[in-house]
Amino acid sequence: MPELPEVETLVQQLKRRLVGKRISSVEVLDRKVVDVKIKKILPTKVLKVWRRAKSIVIELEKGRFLLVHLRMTGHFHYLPKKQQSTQRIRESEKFLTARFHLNNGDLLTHNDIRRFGFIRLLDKKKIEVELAKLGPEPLSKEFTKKKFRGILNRRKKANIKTTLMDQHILAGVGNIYAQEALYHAGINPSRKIGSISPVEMNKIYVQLQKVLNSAIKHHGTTVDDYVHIEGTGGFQNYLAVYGRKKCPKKHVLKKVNLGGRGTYYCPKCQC
DNA sequence: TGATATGTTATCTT
DNA sequence: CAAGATAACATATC
Repeated sequence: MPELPEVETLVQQLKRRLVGKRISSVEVLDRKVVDVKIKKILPTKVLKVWRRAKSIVIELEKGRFLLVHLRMTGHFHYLPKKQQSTQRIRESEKFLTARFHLNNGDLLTHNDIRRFGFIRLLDKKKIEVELAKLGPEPLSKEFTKKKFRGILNRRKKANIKTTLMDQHILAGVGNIYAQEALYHAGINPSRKIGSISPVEMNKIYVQLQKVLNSAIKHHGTTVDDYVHIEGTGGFQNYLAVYGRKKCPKKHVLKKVNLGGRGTYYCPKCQC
């Protein structure tokens, strides 16, 4: 599922392909997912593409922005003009939500099997309001250990794993990387924040950044169905606990349910 | 067939 | 009122 590293990968790839180009027309095939108002502002140039939490922001002309959230099953496909055989186009036809035609003849398509994601058109004020609801970016320079301990302490009675995944507390971490970071930090995911010492919090901070950076380097984790524009991620080969039976030290893992999500941990390495 | 998986949010409970 | 917990959303896969 796309979390911070997966979205970051996609953003880098979209940036290369879209920035400076013009969107000449858009076909909206699923109005629940894609805001049809996009059609009214065409043609428009793509000025910037960036990431905030698990969202993709595409900045257009005249202070307009596309806010894209892939949720679980959102995908982009990019078809350069030369590769637009009927077969390639048909690949993602079934769950297609929109086709973006670029001025150079290239085609960007978006599809979403579960239709949980969205592509919304917002003005500057509205997007600022939306993004302000999110917690700090875990990889930003301003995000210090001290700040991390500060935001955790706002949720003393909640468990650490669910809190790491709460987008209002911390932006971009989901079920995979919360579990991985906690394994490497040696912390049981069920621990209440109130029982976690400052030293342990620092450990989580370090491991969380480490695992996120490493996953970005490997272009994210592909389980089930995440794919970026250039193929699949590679971090699934480095997962310590998520979806596994044994930890790297060959201990048998346990699986519990936290916040309605499956959570793997090693009873020997994490306490 | 029914359980499971997923991110986010609306809504319920404490 | 707030913190925390849970159901709901859609659909494929096992």
